Amino acid sequence: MAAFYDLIFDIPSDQSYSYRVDDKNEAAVGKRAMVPFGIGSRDCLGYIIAEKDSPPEAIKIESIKKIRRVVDSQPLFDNNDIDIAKWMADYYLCSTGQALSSMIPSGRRMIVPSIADNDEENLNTLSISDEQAEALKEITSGSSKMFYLYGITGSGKTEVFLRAAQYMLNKGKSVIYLVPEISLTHQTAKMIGGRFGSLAATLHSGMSPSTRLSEWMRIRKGEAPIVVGPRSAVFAPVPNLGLIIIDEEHDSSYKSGQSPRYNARQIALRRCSTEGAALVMGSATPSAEAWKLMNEGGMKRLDLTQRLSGGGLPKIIPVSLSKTTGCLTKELKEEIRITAQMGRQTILFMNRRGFAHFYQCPNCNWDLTCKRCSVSLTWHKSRGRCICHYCGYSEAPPDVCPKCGCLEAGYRGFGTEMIEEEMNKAFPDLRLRRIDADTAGKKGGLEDTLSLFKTGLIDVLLGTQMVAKGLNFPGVRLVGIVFADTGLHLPDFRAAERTFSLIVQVAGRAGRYFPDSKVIVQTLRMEDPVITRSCALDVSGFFNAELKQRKALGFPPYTRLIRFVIRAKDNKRADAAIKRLTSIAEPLINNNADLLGPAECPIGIINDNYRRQLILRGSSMASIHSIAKDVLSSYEKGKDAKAYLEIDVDPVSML
DNA sequence: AGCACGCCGACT
DNA sequence: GTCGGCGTGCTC
Repeated sequence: MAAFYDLIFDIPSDQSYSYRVDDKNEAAVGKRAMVPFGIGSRDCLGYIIAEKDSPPEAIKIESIKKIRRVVDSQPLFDNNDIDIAKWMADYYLCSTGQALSSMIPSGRRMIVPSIADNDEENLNTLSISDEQAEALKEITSGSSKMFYLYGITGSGKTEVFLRAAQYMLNKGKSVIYLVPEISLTHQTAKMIGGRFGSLAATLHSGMSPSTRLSEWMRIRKGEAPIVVGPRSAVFAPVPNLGLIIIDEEHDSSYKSGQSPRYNARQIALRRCSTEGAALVMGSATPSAEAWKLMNEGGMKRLDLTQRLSGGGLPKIIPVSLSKTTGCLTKELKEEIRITAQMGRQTILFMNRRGFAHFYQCPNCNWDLTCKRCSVSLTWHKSRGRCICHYCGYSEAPPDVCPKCGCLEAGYRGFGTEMIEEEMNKAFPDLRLRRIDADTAGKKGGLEDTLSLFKTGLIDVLLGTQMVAKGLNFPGVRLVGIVFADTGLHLPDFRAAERTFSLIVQVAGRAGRYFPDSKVIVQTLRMEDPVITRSCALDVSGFFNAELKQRKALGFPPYTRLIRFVIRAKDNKRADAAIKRLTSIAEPLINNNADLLGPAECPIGIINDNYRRQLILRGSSMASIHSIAKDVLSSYEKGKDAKAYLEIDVDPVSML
């Protein structure tokens, strides 16, 4: 039995540290342990990554400390997981300990998870369409290892995913089924539970750490060969991986928002190639990266063109907002009225909170922004305050413009509350419910509203992002996108792509079951190709133009980016730090790379932190990766006090 | 990261 | 004189 163990920690340093144990030894590779570490030898949690019979020679034997307590009774991770962590550390420029820490659940005690009551294994003998059968045949033929299931909402992607999963399970292999965060996990987990019973495990984000841990252990033991979950489920320790499915591949929640900022798509790609598994992604609106890859033959595209369940494509009608004072055009109101007369339902969709609904003086253009975060404050009428959606700061709005004294200053905006008010005025008889981050937080808010809507006790559902995804209500006839341009103004090279896919996705939810549904897209930019092409559901037209543009401007997927963000409470410190960072990076630039910036981040201040960015751009990841590593190691040598550097490899949001 | 050690300026 | 800022280095 080994007497010495190497541990790593969730700290920026990549070094491992040796510890010893006495006879009653529970330590093992893959377990976590509390050990004295650092000055003062306080107890820290470490990950045991190697065992040794003899002590390391480089260090004095008497300075080797004892493991205080082994946390886990069974190993949480194995050498394969350590390999993934090492690869992640290298790719995302963090330490192996930080990578490992983001991979594995953090629970302490194991509890028995309440497995959903799905014992009836529904083998589903329903027939599938020719297209579905063809796609399934391709996937199971093993001719290729990477597939993209491209098809509109309702074309039966899920059924193909499930059958491909079934095929792998039959062959004794495991499957990971990734879904975007929030609402979709539940729904998909339920369906998969229904089909695969206790063979399925779920790892959703709302689970307590201890429940996650016990699901994790069940997966490791091979008791649950099919795993459903969001981003982090890509690390599920399934034995004998056969297939990873990425549903709604374009969704930005596959990219982690915290360090290490990994992309589950990237991890999936790597796992599939090292573990010999197949990868199947799917969406009605692929990401630009995926679109390019499948057009160049790097990935096999499988088309699903027909809508099942009788629904046709909805009529998508762009309507100009420019001659409307409020936020509801004549056309939209008329359709709402008709829909209500038919006894059907309406969804009003408001994309992106906060950006659309701001205080502005019509005379001098003075606007009300957060003093800490520099973004526009959102007016919340019910609370009578303007609120910052980054830090929560709020203030009462001024009666007159503080700059020019103009009395007309007010809210030209399209917030959900304003729409709610206008709707109540125009349609006092209709039962309206609003869903947004405010109402969803309250107990029963979201679930309650959705079930009321489903049973037809609500006529109009009004909401933000949350209503866009995963909702398919048969009673819906009309979807109104209140202000489609919102996202187009964002200073992000993916703004067009996001807006396009949002409109197409929202439209896809409509008319899933009935042929007479309509989508009204309200906009101030009737001629904008993003609007016209999304309303025509012209995906290839959009991407042809968009990719041409990206190529011309030198943006992904034609280049790769690594983004450095400096944040500091003090503006001068932030400046000094970004200056030093830039002076380190500049001499390292070569023919295959360049720098964008340094500049203030588009959201210049978040939570009292001043933010600066420097973007390293190159023709390939390899070309900028080595530069970034050199930049990082030089930068770390002379630290700027109270200035923090964050690195984002393949950034998805540039705000 | 987190913390102590050690070195310079400006304050009771 | 010393309090405190922050640069430097280390953690088995």
